[in-house]
Amino acid sequence: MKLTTRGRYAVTAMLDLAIHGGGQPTTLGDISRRQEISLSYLEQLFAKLRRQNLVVSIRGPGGGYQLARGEAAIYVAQIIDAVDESIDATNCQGKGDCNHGEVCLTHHLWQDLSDQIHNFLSDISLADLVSKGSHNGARVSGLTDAQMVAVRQL
Amino acid sequence: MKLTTRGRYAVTAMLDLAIHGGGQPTTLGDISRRQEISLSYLEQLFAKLRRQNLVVSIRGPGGGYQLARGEAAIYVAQIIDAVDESIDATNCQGKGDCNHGEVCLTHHLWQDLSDQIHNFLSDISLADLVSKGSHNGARVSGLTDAQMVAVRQL
DNA sequence: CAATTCCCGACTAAACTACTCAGGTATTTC
DNA sequence: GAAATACCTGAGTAGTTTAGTCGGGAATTG
Repeated sequence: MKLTTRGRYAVTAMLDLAIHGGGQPTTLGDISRRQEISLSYLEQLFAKLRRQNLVVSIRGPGGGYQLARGEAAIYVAQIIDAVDESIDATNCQGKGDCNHGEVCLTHHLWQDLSDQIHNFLSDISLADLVSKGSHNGARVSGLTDAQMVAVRQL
Repeated sequence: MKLTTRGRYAVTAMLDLAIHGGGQPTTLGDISRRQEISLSYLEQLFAKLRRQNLVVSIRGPGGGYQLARGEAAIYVAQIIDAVDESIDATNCQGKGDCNHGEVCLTHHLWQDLSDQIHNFLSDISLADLVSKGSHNGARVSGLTDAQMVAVRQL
């Protein structure tokens, strides 16, 4: 499990799709404009998302992308896994010098920790995030600029 | 919150310190040999860990590094924060075009998610990981109560 | 003293990020 | 069927990060 800006872009784009989709295909151009992500970069990300069957594409005018299934069935971990090659957690996978326990111990512990983070993100669906957004929605948009900054710094 | 190989190196090194320390200072050379991380790279990481008061250093022969406090009081999130500059989660912090809610929504949701991951890692101490290694047990492999709370907060 | 070990800054190859560019191909509408 | 839309693909690229080297210090011990 790796967590970088690229994963953030992917999750952001998928959230945009969940929020603005509503049964209709959404254009990458629209997402690009709304989220301020370059179109070509989005195309690269969505190529991966499509290969992992997280979105479906519809070509031609009126086309675009749709979530491949309900927002409740798409999890943050899947999105991040789709666009980020996972970290190689061990330096010594097949090597014999790790057999005697000591050296490999911490590698193994990190692997476990990484798995826990993955499990954590596997329990959070797009629907969870969207409902959280709409739940706070009115309140958030009513905040002053200073309050928005304060919220972000939390 | 960012999660890269550099954070893994730091957590690995701190785990090595927790496991092999036992009251005595541990040399970076020892960690370097055991964990197969270059000495100079370790020096850079430990400079940051020391600045964040996660370790203390002892110079001269017989010197080395020790955990600045008990393993139960050092959390994974602190280690990662110490060595990784945090991601700038928003593209549009002070800009006016985010006032109308729509554009900033997903940024805000990502921020929340990032906070949740941070909370998650803030509940896992070095002692948790070490005890997991020695007990090899199911006790820590499940979520703790605090982690369950973090999950439910979404 | 000499050995050990932390400390510090400059430098670097390789990888990655985010992006542009330059073309395609499928589909719909007029 | 021509034009417009929008997905699709691959190549290239400036800037940053990663993980490391190198060369020299400074403090401590025996």
